[in-house]
Amino acid sequence: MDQHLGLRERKKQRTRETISDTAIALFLEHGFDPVSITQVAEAAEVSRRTLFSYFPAKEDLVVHRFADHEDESARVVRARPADQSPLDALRANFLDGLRRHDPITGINDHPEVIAIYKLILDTPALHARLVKFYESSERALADALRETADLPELPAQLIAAQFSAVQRTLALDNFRRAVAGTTAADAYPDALAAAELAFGQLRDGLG
Amino acid sequence: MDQHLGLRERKKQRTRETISDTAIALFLEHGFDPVSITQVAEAAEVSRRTLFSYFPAKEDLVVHRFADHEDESARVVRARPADQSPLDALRANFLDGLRRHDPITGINDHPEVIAIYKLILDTPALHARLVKFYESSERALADALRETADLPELPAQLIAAQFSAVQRTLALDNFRRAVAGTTAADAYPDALAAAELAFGQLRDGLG
DNA sequence: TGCAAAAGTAGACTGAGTGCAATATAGACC
DNA sequence: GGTCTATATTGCACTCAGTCTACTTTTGCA
Repeated sequence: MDQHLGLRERKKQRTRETISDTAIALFLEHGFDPVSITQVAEAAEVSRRTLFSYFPAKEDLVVHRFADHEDESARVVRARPADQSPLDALRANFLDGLRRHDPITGINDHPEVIAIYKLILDTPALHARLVKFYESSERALADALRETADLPELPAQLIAAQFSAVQRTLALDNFRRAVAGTTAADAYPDALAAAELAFGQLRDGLG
Repeated sequence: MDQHLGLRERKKQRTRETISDTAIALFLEHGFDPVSITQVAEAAEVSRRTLFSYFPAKEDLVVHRFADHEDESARVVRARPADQSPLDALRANFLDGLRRHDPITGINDHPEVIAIYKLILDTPALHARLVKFYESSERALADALRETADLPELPAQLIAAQFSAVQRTLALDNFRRAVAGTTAADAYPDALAAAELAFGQLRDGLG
């Protein structure tokens, strides 16, 4: 990734990491709300103003890792083989994420990742920020569906909304299990079955 | 409703209305963000502190009308006849809302209601608040499904999430048409067809 | 080495939301 | 009527997130 970004870029990258890591450590120790931006800035040894130039809002200090996946679903739909339906492509990508223990699926064993899950589940503001991420992702997906599957506006939006709802519900369910102490290996079969169920419902309906 | 609530209660009711109406009028004239809580309080002739005792957050000055419907879906599922599936009950209730021009469906002709739609669509903070409302509604619905349809946790959550996604998508689509100037009578057939399509997809699947 | 661009800093400012202590008022009871 | 209590309302000071501006430092490159 960052083989040759120049000193400036590498330093920025490191500063960004430092700020986020420092923030998460503080939030884990004292909770999200009680820790102020000023405290985070002091602990990370940057000015408040600099902190805000890296992370536009306090919530982003925690959730930015997820925000990076904002366009993933849209990309997957655009990049799918010609003979694959959008829903199959999305399903395959989600199952692949589970298999790879992608943090975004909620199946993961890294203590820091689990700590972030816990923080999100325990903090309404962070939960809200995560929902906002799913919303952006949904909007991008709807656009991709309109363009590549030649769907009218509303049907594209409906499909995107339903997929997004399923993805969010599955991930948050996995978050809860991980926070409760279930290891990724133990949670995986259940998570897989849940995903199969959910995508089955999407394809074949609830009736 | 308020036949005999005592002077105190009636006065509170009136104050609440006055504050909200004043706020919406100001927001419509100048936009949501540029108008401060202090300005609203002054215009409504109450103290800032009193305003916050009626509405816990600035966004609620606009969205509280929707927040009142927070438990509607859950109620509908609990009150359904024994021979009706949850999804049928929810579908019937939504279609009934369209027919009644219930503001929450986005099919409505009152200028003030349409103005609120516009405000919500134009203001990210209000849109976010509306999404939060759908989330609470979804959680309540999931509980109702667990309890009355005897579903396990995750399936109940999945159904609630999918219904909620559909309901939100349909309503926002109707909001957009209303704001664009389509009358309720003109929008109704399309909205009805869209709802039938969406609930059909929910029942029979996207595949 | 020198210089322009980018990154970082300091500090004042706005505006939402809260805590607290003092005042006003509705309604019940005598 | 008058008095008492619970509840509404108020003013004021406070915290904290996020922004603006003007200034300094660092970096990459010539």
